[in-house]
Amino acid sequence: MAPSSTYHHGDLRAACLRAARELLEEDGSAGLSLRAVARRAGVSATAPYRHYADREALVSAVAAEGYRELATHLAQAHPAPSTPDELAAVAVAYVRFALEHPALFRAMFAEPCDPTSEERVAATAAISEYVRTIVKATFPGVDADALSTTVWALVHGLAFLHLDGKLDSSTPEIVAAQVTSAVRALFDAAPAMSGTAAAAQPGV
Amino acid sequence: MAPSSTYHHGDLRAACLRAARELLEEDGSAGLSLRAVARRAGVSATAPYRHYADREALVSAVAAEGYRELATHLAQAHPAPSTPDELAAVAVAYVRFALEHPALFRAMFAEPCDPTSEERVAATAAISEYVRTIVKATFPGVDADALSTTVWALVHGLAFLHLDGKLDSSTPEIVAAQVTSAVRALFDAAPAMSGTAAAAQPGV
DNA sequence: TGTACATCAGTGAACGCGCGTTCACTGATGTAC
DNA sequence: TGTACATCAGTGAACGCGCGTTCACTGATGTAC
Repeated sequence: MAPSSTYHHGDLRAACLRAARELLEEDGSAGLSLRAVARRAGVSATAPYRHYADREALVSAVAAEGYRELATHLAQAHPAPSTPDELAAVAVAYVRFALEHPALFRAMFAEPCDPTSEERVAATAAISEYVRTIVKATFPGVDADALSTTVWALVHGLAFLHLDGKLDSSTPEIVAAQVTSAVRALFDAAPAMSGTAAAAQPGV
Repeated sequence: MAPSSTYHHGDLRAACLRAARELLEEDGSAGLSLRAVARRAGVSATAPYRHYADREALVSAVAAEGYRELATHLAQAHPAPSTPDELAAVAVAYVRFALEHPALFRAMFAEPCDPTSEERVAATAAISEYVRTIVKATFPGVDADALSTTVWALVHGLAFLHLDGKLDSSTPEIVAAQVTSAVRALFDAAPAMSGTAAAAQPGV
Protein backbone atom coordinates (compact mmCIF):
# COMPACT_ATOMS: atom_id res chain seq x y z
CA MET A 1 0.00 0.00 0.00
CA ALA A 2 2.47 2.60 1.13
CA PRO A 3 5.68 0.87 0.23
CA SER A 4 7.76 3.99 0.42
CA SER A 5 7.68 4.03 4.20
CA THR A 6 8.19 0.34 4.81
CA TYR A 7 10.08 -1.05 1.91
CA HIS A 8 13.29 -0.64 3.73
CA HIS A 9 12.61 -1.81 7.18
CA GLY A 10 15.48 -0.10 8.90
CA ASP A 11 16.73 -2.86 11.09
CA LEU A 12 15.11 -6.07 10.04
CA ARG A 13 17.86 -8.13 11.55
CA ALA A 14 17.06 -6.90 15.04
CA ALA A 15 13.34 -7.03 14.36
CA CYS A 16 13.62 -10.69 13.43
CA LEU A 17 15.46 -11.43 16.62
CA ARG A 18 12.81 -9.66 18.65
CA ALA A 19 10.00 -11.43 16.83
CA ALA A 20 11.71 -14.76 17.33
CA ARG A 21 12.02 -14.13 21.04
CA GLU A 22 8.35 -13.26 21.30
CA LEU A 23 7.23 -16.30 19.34
CA LEU A 24 9.42 -18.47 21.50
CA GLU A 25 7.90 -17.17 24.71
CA GLU A 26 4.37 -17.38 23.33
CA ASP A 27 4.29 -20.68 21.47
CA GLY A 28 7.43 -22.48 22.53
CA SER A 29 10.08 -23.62 20.14
CA ALA A 30 7.51 -25.18 17.81
CA GLY A 31 6.20 -21.69 17.06
CA LEU A 32 9.57 -20.41 16.01
CA SER A 33 9.49 -20.60 12.23
CA LEU A 34 11.10 -18.28 9.75
CA ARG A 35 7.73 -17.58 8.19
CA ALA A 36 6.15 -16.69 11.50
CA VAL A 37 9.05 -14.41 12.28
CA ALA A 38 8.67 -12.67 8.94
CA ARG A 39 4.94 -12.30 9.48
CA ARG A 40 5.42 -10.79 12.88
CA ALA A 41 8.06 -8.42 11.60
CA GLY A 42 5.55 -7.29 8.94
CA VAL A 43 7.69 -8.40 6.08
CA SER A 44 7.53 -10.92 3.26
CA ALA A 45 8.27 -14.55 4.04
CA THR A 46 11.62 -14.45 2.34
CA ALA A 47 12.94 -11.18 3.62
CA PRO A 48 14.68 -12.71 6.66
CA TYR A 49 16.93 -14.64 4.29
CA ARG A 50 18.65 -11.35 3.65
CA HIS A 51 19.93 -11.56 7.23
CA TYR A 52 19.94 -15.22 8.22
CA ALA A 53 21.19 -18.01 6.02
CA ASP A 54 18.51 -20.39 7.24
CA ARG A 55 16.34 -21.26 10.20
CA GLU A 56 19.22 -22.73 12.14
CA ALA A 57 21.14 -19.49 11.90
CA LEU A 58 18.23 -17.56 13.37
CA VAL A 59 17.89 -20.02 16.24
CA SER A 60 21.59 -19.78 16.96
CA ALA A 61 21.37 -16.02 17.01
CA VAL A 62 18.47 -16.16 19.46
CA ALA A 63 20.36 -18.57 21.68
CA ALA A 64 23.48 -16.42 21.62
CA GLU A 65 21.45 -13.40 22.60
CA GLY A 66 19.98 -15.45 25.41
CA TYR A 67 23.43 -16.28 26.72
CA ARG A 68 24.43 -12.65 26.69
CA GLU A 69 21.27 -11.69 28.55
CA LEU A 70 21.85 -14.41 31.06
CA ALA A 71 25.34 -13.07 31.67
CA THR A 72 24.01 -9.57 32.18
CA HIS A 73 21.33 -10.84 34.49
CA LEU A 74 23.88 -12.70 36.61
CA ALA A 75 26.18 -9.72 36.78
CA GLN A 76 23.28 -7.62 38.00
CA ALA A 77 22.67 -10.04 40.85
CA HIS A 78 26.22 -9.40 41.93
CA PRO A 79 29.05 -7.96 39.87
CA ALA A 80 31.88 -9.81 41.60
CA PRO A 81 30.71 -12.35 44.16
CA SER A 82 33.23 -13.54 46.69
CA THR A 83 31.17 -14.88 49.57
CA PRO A 84 28.79 -17.84 49.73
CA ASP A 85 25.81 -15.55 50.02
CA GLU A 86 26.86 -13.55 47.00
CA LEU A 87 27.41 -16.72 45.00
CA ALA A 88 24.00 -17.91 46.10
CA ALA A 89 22.46 -14.67 44.90
CA VAL A 90 23.95 -15.28 41.47
CA ALA A 91 22.63 -18.83 41.49
CA VAL A 92 19.17 -17.59 42.33
CA ALA A 93 19.38 -15.16 39.44
CA TYR A 94 20.32 -18.02 37.12
CA VAL A 95 17.29 -20.07 38.06
CA ARG A 96 15.03 -17.06 37.96
CA PHE A 97 16.19 -16.26 34.45
CA ALA A 98 15.24 -19.77 33.38
CA LEU A 99 11.79 -19.46 34.93
CA GLU A 100 11.18 -16.06 33.42
CA HIS A 101 12.24 -17.12 29.94
CA PRO A 102 11.43 -20.81 29.80
CA ALA A 103 11.36 -21.33 26.06
CA LEU A 104 14.44 -19.18 25.50
CA PHE A 105 16.32 -21.07 28.15
CA ARG A 106 15.32 -24.37 26.61
CA ALA A 107 16.36 -23.19 23.18
CA MET A 108 19.73 -22.18 24.57
CA PHE A 109 20.33 -25.68 25.83
CA ALA A 110 18.14 -27.62 23.45
CA GLU A 111 20.82 -29.15 21.29
CA PRO A 112 24.49 -29.79 21.48
CA CYS A 113 25.15 -26.33 20.17
CA ASP A 114 26.40 -26.75 16.63
CA PRO A 115 29.92 -25.41 16.38
CA THR A 116 29.28 -23.70 13.06
CA SER A 117 27.89 -20.68 14.85
CA GLU A 118 30.89 -18.93 16.32
CA GLU A 119 28.58 -16.40 17.92
CA ARG A 120 26.87 -19.15 19.83
CA VAL A 121 30.04 -20.95 20.76
CA ALA A 122 31.55 -17.75 22.07
CA ALA A 123 28.47 -16.96 24.12
CA THR A 124 28.41 -20.31 25.88
CA ALA A 125 32.15 -20.22 26.48
CA ALA A 126 31.69 -16.84 28.10
CA ILE A 127 29.14 -18.24 30.52
CA SER A 128 31.24 -21.16 31.60
CA GLU A 129 34.29 -18.93 31.98
CA TYR A 130 32.21 -16.57 34.08
CA VAL A 131 31.11 -19.38 36.37
CA ARG A 132 34.70 -20.48 36.75
CA THR A 133 35.80 -16.99 37.65
CA ILE A 134 33.28 -16.43 40.37
CA VAL A 135 33.77 -19.90 41.82
CA LYS A 136 37.47 -19.16 41.99
CA ALA A 137 36.83 -15.91 43.85
CA THR A 138 34.35 -17.52 46.20
CA PHE A 139 36.34 -20.65 47.01
CA PRO A 140 39.98 -19.62 47.08
CA GLY A 141 42.44 -22.44 47.47
CA VAL A 142 40.25 -25.10 45.92
CA ASP A 143 40.45 -26.73 42.52
CA ALA A 144 38.26 -24.25 40.70
CA ASP A 145 37.73 -26.32 37.58
CA ALA A 146 36.18 -29.27 39.38
CA LEU A 147 34.15 -27.14 41.71
CA SER A 148 32.81 -24.79 39.09
CA THR A 149 31.50 -27.79 37.18
CA THR A 150 29.72 -28.92 40.31
CA VAL A 151 28.27 -25.51 41.04
CA TRP A 152 27.09 -25.01 37.50
CA ALA A 153 25.54 -28.46 37.34
CA LEU A 154 23.70 -27.97 40.60
CA VAL A 155 22.25 -24.65 39.59
CA HIS A 156 21.53 -25.77 36.06
CA GLY A 157 19.77 -28.87 37.37
CA LEU A 158 17.66 -26.81 39.74
CA ALA A 159 16.71 -24.56 36.85
CA PHE A 160 15.57 -27.44 34.66
CA LEU A 161 13.75 -29.34 37.37
CA HIS A 162 11.80 -26.21 38.19
CA LEU A 163 11.17 -25.56 34.55
CA ASP A 164 9.83 -29.06 34.08
CA GLY A 165 7.53 -28.88 37.05
CA LYS A 166 9.45 -31.48 39.03
CA LEU A 167 10.10 -29.12 41.93
CA ASP A 168 7.88 -26.69 43.77
CA SER A 169 8.07 -23.34 41.98
CA SER A 170 4.92 -21.82 43.37
CA THR A 171 6.61 -18.66 44.63
CA PRO A 172 9.93 -16.96 43.88
CA GLU A 173 10.73 -17.13 47.59
CA ILE A 174 10.46 -20.91 47.69
CA VAL A 175 12.67 -21.21 44.66
CA ALA A 176 15.21 -18.79 46.08
CA ALA A 177 15.34 -20.65 49.39
CA GLN A 178 15.92 -23.97 47.70
CA VAL A 179 18.69 -22.63 45.51
CA THR A 180 20.34 -20.80 48.35
CA SER A 181 20.45 -23.77 50.67
CA ALA A 182 21.76 -26.07 47.94
CA VAL A 183 24.58 -23.70 47.08
CA ARG A 184 25.48 -23.14 50.71
CA ALA A 185 25.73 -26.87 51.21
CA LEU A 186 28.31 -26.98 48.48
CA PHE A 187 30.28 -24.19 50.04
CA ASP A 188 30.49 -25.97 53.34
CA ALA A 189 31.70 -29.04 51.51
CA ALA A 190 34.47 -27.38 49.59
CA PRO A 191 37.35 -28.06 52.00
CA ALA A 192 36.43 -31.72 52.14
CA MET A 193 36.13 -31.82 48.39
CA SER A 194 39.63 -30.54 47.76
CA GLY A 195 40.85 -33.86 49.06
CA THR A 196 39.00 -35.86 46.44
CA ALA A 197 39.78 -33.60 43.51
CA ALA A 198 43.10 -32.24 42.30
CA ALA A 199 45.87 -30.88 44.47
CA ALA A 200 44.81 -27.82 46.41
CA GLN A 201 45.78 -25.93 49.51
CA PRO A 202 43.25 -26.92 52.16
CA GLY A 203 43.89 -23.77 54.12
CA VAL A 204 41.05 -21.79 52.54
CA MET B 1 -0.17 -58.14 -1.16
CA ALA B 2 -0.63 -60.83 1.46
CA PRO B 3 -2.96 -59.08 3.80
CA SER B 4 -3.96 -62.24 5.60
CA SER B 5 -0.68 -62.37 7.49
CA THR B 6 -0.32 -58.71 8.31
CA TYR B 7 -3.77 -57.25 8.47
CA HIS B 8 -3.86 -57.78 12.16
CA HIS B 9 -0.52 -56.72 13.37
CA GLY B 10 -0.56 -58.54 16.65
CA ASP B 11 0.74 -55.87 18.94
CA LEU B 12 0.74 -52.60 17.12
CA ARG B 13 0.67 -50.63 20.33
CA ALA B 14 4.04 -51.98 21.39
CA ALA B 15 5.38 -51.77 17.85
CA CYS B 16 4.51 -48.06 17.73
CA LEU B 17 6.32 -47.47 20.96
CA ARG B 18 9.37 -49.27 19.68
CA ALA B 19 9.31 -47.39 16.39
CA ALA B 20 8.92 -44.11 18.22
CA ARG B 21 11.94 -44.88 20.36
CA GLU B 22 14.02 -45.70 17.32
CA LEU B 23 12.98 -42.58 15.46
CA LEU B 24 13.75 -40.50 18.51
CA GLU B 25 17.25 -41.90 18.81
CA GLU B 26 17.90 -41.58 15.08
CA ASP B 27 16.40 -38.23 14.15
CA GLY B 28 15.74 -36.51 17.45
CA SER B 29 12.36 -35.32 18.54
CA ALA B 30 11.71 -33.64 15.21
CA GLY B 31 11.67 -37.07 13.58
CA LEU B 32 9.02 -38.39 15.89
CA SER B 33 5.82 -38.07 13.89
CA LEU B 34 2.81 -40.34 13.92
CA ARG B 35 3.19 -40.91 10.21
CA ALA B 36 6.82 -41.90 10.52
CA VAL B 37 5.96 -44.25 13.34
CA ALA B 38 3.25 -45.87 11.25
CA ARG B 39 5.61 -46.17 8.32
CA ARG B 40 8.25 -47.85 10.40
CA ALA B 41 5.74 -50.20 11.93
CA GLY B 42 4.74 -51.17 8.40
CA VAL B 43 1.20 -50.00 8.80
CA SER B 44 -1.09 -47.38 7.29
CA ALA B 45 -0.71 -43.80 8.45
CA THR B 46 -3.91 -43.90 10.44
CA ALA B 47 -3.55 -47.25 12.15
CA PRO B 48 -1.80 -45.83 15.23
CA TYR B 49 -4.94 -43.87 16.01
CA ARG B 50 -6.44 -47.18 17.06
CA HIS B 51 -4.02 -47.11 20.00
CA TYR B 52 -3.11 -43.50 20.62
CA ALA B 53 -5.56 -40.64 20.67
CA ASP B 54 -3.08 -38.26 19.08
CA ARG B 55 0.57 -37.46 18.75
CA GLU B 56 0.80 -36.10 22.26
CA ALA B 57 -0.46 -39.36 23.69
CA LEU B 58 2.25 -41.28 21.88
CA VAL B 59 4.93 -38.93 23.13
CA SER B 60 3.67 -39.24 26.68
CA ALA B 61 3.75 -43.01 26.40
CA VAL B 62 7.33 -42.90 25.17
CA ALA B 63 8.32 -40.59 28.00
CA ALA B 64 6.64 -42.80 30.59
CA GLU B 65 8.45 -45.81 29.23
CA GLY B 66 11.67 -43.83 29.48
CA TYR B 67 11.06 -43.11 33.13
CA ARG B 68 10.45 -46.76 33.87
CA GLU B 69 13.63 -47.73 32.07
CA LEU B 70 15.57 -45.09 33.94
CA ALA B 71 14.30 -46.52 37.21
CA THR B 72 15.34 -50.01 36.18
CA HIS B 73 18.73 -48.76 35.09
CA LEU B 74 19.30 -47.03 38.43
CA ALA B 75 18.21 -50.07 40.40
CA GLN B 76 20.70 -52.15 38.44
CA ALA B 77 23.50 -49.80 39.43
CA HIS B 78 22.63 -50.58 43.03
CA PRO B 79 19.39 -51.99 44.38
CA ALA B 80 19.49 -50.26 47.76
CA PRO B 81 22.34 -47.77 48.12
CA SER B 82 23.26 -46.71 51.63
CA THR B 83 26.82 -45.44 51.34
CA PRO B 84 28.23 -42.45 49.48
CA ASP B 85 29.93 -44.69 46.97
CA GLU B 86 26.76 -46.61 46.28
CA LEU B 87 24.83 -43.38 45.86
CA ALA B 88 27.53 -42.16 43.52
CA ALA B 89 27.20 -45.33 41.46
CA VAL B 90 23.50 -44.63 41.03
CA ALA B 91 24.26 -41.05 40.04
CA VAL B 92 26.72 -42.25 37.44
CA ALA B 93 24.06 -44.59 36.07
CA TYR B 94 21.64 -41.66 35.79
CA VAL B 95 24.04 -39.60 33.74
CA ARG B 96 25.04 -42.57 31.64
CA PHE B 97 21.41 -43.26 30.83
CA ALA B 98 21.04 -39.69 29.60
CA LEU B 99 24.12 -40.00 27.41
CA GLU B 100 23.06 -43.35 25.99
CA HIS B 101 19.53 -42.17 25.18
CA PRO B 102 19.91 -38.46 24.55
CA ALA B 103 16.73 -37.82 22.61
CA LEU B 104 14.64 -40.01 24.88
CA PHE B 105 16.00 -38.24 27.92
CA ARG B 106 15.26 -34.87 26.39
CA ALA B 107 11.76 -35.94 25.50
CA MET B 108 11.20 -37.07 29.06
CA PHE B 109 12.06 -33.63 30.35
CA ALA B 110 11.17 -31.57 27.33
CA GLU B 111 7.97 -30.03 28.60
CA PRO B 112 6.29 -29.48 31.86
CA CYS B 113 4.77 -32.92 31.62
CA ASP B 114 1.11 -32.38 30.92
CA PRO B 115 -0.92 -33.78 33.78
CA THR B 116 -3.51 -35.34 31.49
CA SER B 117 -1.33 -38.41 31.10
CA GLU B 118 -1.62 -40.30 34.37
CA GLU B 119 0.88 -42.82 33.11
CA ARG B 120 3.44 -40.11 32.69
CA VAL B 121 2.66 -38.39 35.97
CA ALA B 122 2.97 -41.67 37.83
CA ALA B 123 6.28 -42.46 36.19
CA THR B 124 7.88 -39.17 37.15
CA ALA B 125 6.50 -39.36 40.68
CA ALA B 126 8.08 -42.78 41.00
CA ILE B 127 11.49 -41.41 40.07
CA SER B 128 11.42 -38.56 42.53
CA GLU B 129 10.16 -40.86 45.27
CA TYR B 130 12.98 -43.24 44.48
CA VAL B 131 15.55 -40.49 44.77
CA ARG B 132 14.09 -39.48 48.10
CA THR B 133 14.25 -43.02 49.39
CA ILE B 134 17.86 -43.61 48.57
CA VAL B 135 18.93 -40.21 49.85
CA LYS B 136 17.20 -41.02 53.11
CA ALA B 137 19.07 -44.32 53.37
CA THR B 138 22.38 -42.75 52.47
CA PHE B 139 22.14 -39.70 54.70
CA PRO B 140 20.35 -40.79 57.86
CA GLY B 141 19.48 -38.03 60.26
CA VAL B 142 19.33 -35.28 57.68
CA ASP B 143 16.34 -33.53 56.19
CA ALA B 144 15.80 -35.91 53.30
CA ASP B 145 13.42 -33.71 51.33
CA ALA B 146 15.81 -30.80 51.03
CA LEU B 147 18.81 -32.97 50.37
CA SER B 148 17.16 -35.20 47.81
CA THR B 149 16.26 -32.11 45.83
CA THR B 150 19.86 -31.06 45.91
CA VAL B 151 21.16 -34.47 44.91
CA TRP B 152 18.70 -34.83 42.09
CA ALA B 153 19.42 -31.35 40.80
CA LEU B 154 23.15 -31.91 40.83
CA VAL B 155 22.94 -35.17 38.95
CA HIS B 156 20.29 -33.90 36.57
CA GLY B 157 22.36 -30.84 35.84
CA LEU B 158 25.44 -32.93 35.14
CA ALA B 159 23.38 -35.06 32.79
CA PHE B 160 22.14 -32.08 30.81
CA LEU B 161 25.43 -30.25 30.66
CA HIS B 162 27.07 -33.37 29.29
CA LEU B 163 24.23 -33.88 26.88
CA ASP B 164 24.59 -30.35 25.60
CA GLY B 165 28.31 -30.60 25.12
CA LYS B 166 29.09 -28.09 27.86
CA LEU B 167 31.21 -30.56 29.80
CA ASP B 168 33.86 -33.02 28.74
CA SER B 169 32.16 -36.31 27.89
CA SER B 170 34.92 -37.83 25.82
CA THR B 171 35.08 -41.05 27.81
CA PRO B 172 32.71 -42.79 30.24
CA GLU B 173 35.50 -42.75 32.80
CA ILE B 174 35.81 -38.99 32.74
CA VAL B 175 32.09 -38.61 33.13
CA ALA B 176 31.99 -41.12 35.97
CA ALA B 177 34.81 -39.39 37.79
CA GLN B 178 33.12 -36.02 37.55
CA VAL B 179 29.81 -37.32 38.79
CA THR B 180 31.38 -39.28 41.60
CA SER B 181 33.40 -36.40 42.94
CA ALA B 182 30.43 -34.05 42.79
CA VAL B 183 28.21 -36.43 44.71
CA ARG B 184 30.87 -37.15 47.28
CA ALA B 185 31.27 -33.44 47.89
CA LEU B 186 27.59 -33.28 48.72
CA PHE B 187 27.90 -36.15 51.13
CA ASP B 188 30.69 -34.47 53.02
CA ALA B 189 28.55 -31.37 53.25
CA ALA B 190 25.46 -33.03 54.65
CA PRO B 191 26.17 -32.49 58.35
CA ALA B 192 26.81 -28.83 57.72
CA MET B 193 23.69 -28.62 55.60
CA SER B 194 21.43 -29.99 58.29
CA GLY B 195 22.03 -26.75 60.12
CA THR B 196 20.69 -24.60 57.34
CA ALA B 197 17.71 -26.79 56.52
CA ALA B 198 15.11 -28.28 58.83
CA ALA B 199 15.73 -29.75 62.26
CA ALA B 200 17.90 -32.84 62.15
CA GLN B 201 20.12 -34.86 64.38
CA PRO B 202 23.68 -33.92 63.46
CA GLY B 203 25.06 -37.16 64.86
CA VAL B 204 25.00 -39.12 61.60
C1' DT C 1 24.09 20.75 -6.65
C1' DG C 2 22.56 17.26 -10.03
C1' DT C 3 22.73 13.16 -12.31
C1' DA C 4 24.06 8.02 -13.46
C1' DC C 5 24.61 3.99 -11.72
C1' DA C 6 25.87 0.19 -8.60
C1' DT C 7 24.37 -1.89 -4.59
C1' DC C 8 21.36 -3.42 -1.35
C1' DA C 9 16.90 -4.88 0.97
C1' DG C 10 12.64 -6.55 0.30
C1' DT C 11 8.81 -8.80 -2.87
C1' DG C 12 5.71 -12.38 -4.29
C1' DA C 13 4.85 -16.41 -6.83
C1' DA C 14 6.00 -20.96 -6.80
C1' DC C 15 8.16 -25.60 -5.62
C1' DG C 16 7.63 -29.81 -2.99
C1' DC C 17 7.26 -31.59 1.44
C1' DG C 18 5.51 -34.04 5.54
C1' DC C 19 2.47 -33.47 8.83
C1' DG C 20 -2.07 -34.46 11.89
C1' DT C 21 -6.40 -35.81 11.44
C1' DT C 22 -11.25 -37.20 9.42
C1' DC C 23 -13.93 -40.46 7.23
C1' DA C 24 -16.32 -44.32 5.31
C1' DC C 25 -14.66 -48.62 4.46
C1' DT C 26 -13.26 -53.75 4.85
C1' DG C 27 -10.86 -57.79 6.29
C1' DA C 28 -9.98 -60.75 10.33
C1' DT C 29 -11.23 -62.50 14.80
C1' DG C 30 -13.76 -64.55 18.24
C1' DT C 31 -17.93 -65.71 20.55
C1' DA C 32 -22.86 -67.56 21.20
C1' DC C 33 -25.66 -70.97 20.09
C1' DT D 1 -18.49 -79.12 15.12
C1' DG D 2 -20.54 -75.46 12.24
C1' DT D 3 -22.56 -71.30 11.37
C1' DA D 4 -24.17 -66.14 12.12
C1' DC D 5 -22.92 -62.18 13.63
C1' DA D 6 -20.84 -58.53 16.45
C1' DT D 7 -16.62 -56.52 17.30
C1' DC D 8 -12.29 -55.02 16.49
C1' DA D 9 -7.96 -53.54 13.92
C1' DG D 10 -6.29 -51.75 10.01
C1' DT D 11 -6.99 -49.34 5.15
C1' DG D 12 -6.55 -45.66 1.89
C1' DA D 13 -8.19 -41.52 -0.03
C1' DA D 14 -8.67 -36.99 1.11
C1' DC D 15 -8.67 -32.44 3.74
C1' DG D 16 -6.06 -28.32 4.79
C1' DC D 17 -2.04 -26.69 6.81
C1' DG D 18 2.44 -24.32 7.49
C1' DC D 19 6.80 -24.96 6.58
C1' DG D 20 11.77 -23.98 4.31
C1' DT D 21 13.65 -22.53 0.41
C1' DT D 22 14.44 -20.97 -4.76
C1' DC D 23 14.01 -17.60 -8.07
C1' DA D 24 13.66 -13.61 -10.96
C1' DC D 25 12.18 -9.31 -9.84
C1' DT D 26 11.89 -4.25 -8.26
C1' DG D 27 11.99 -0.32 -5.34
C1' DA D 28 15.07 2.47 -2.39
C1' DT D 29 19.56 4.09 -1.08
C1' DG D 30 23.86 6.04 -1.42
C1' DT D 31 28.05 7.15 -3.78
C1' DA D 32 31.20 9.04 -7.58
C1' DC D 33 31.76 12.50 -10.44
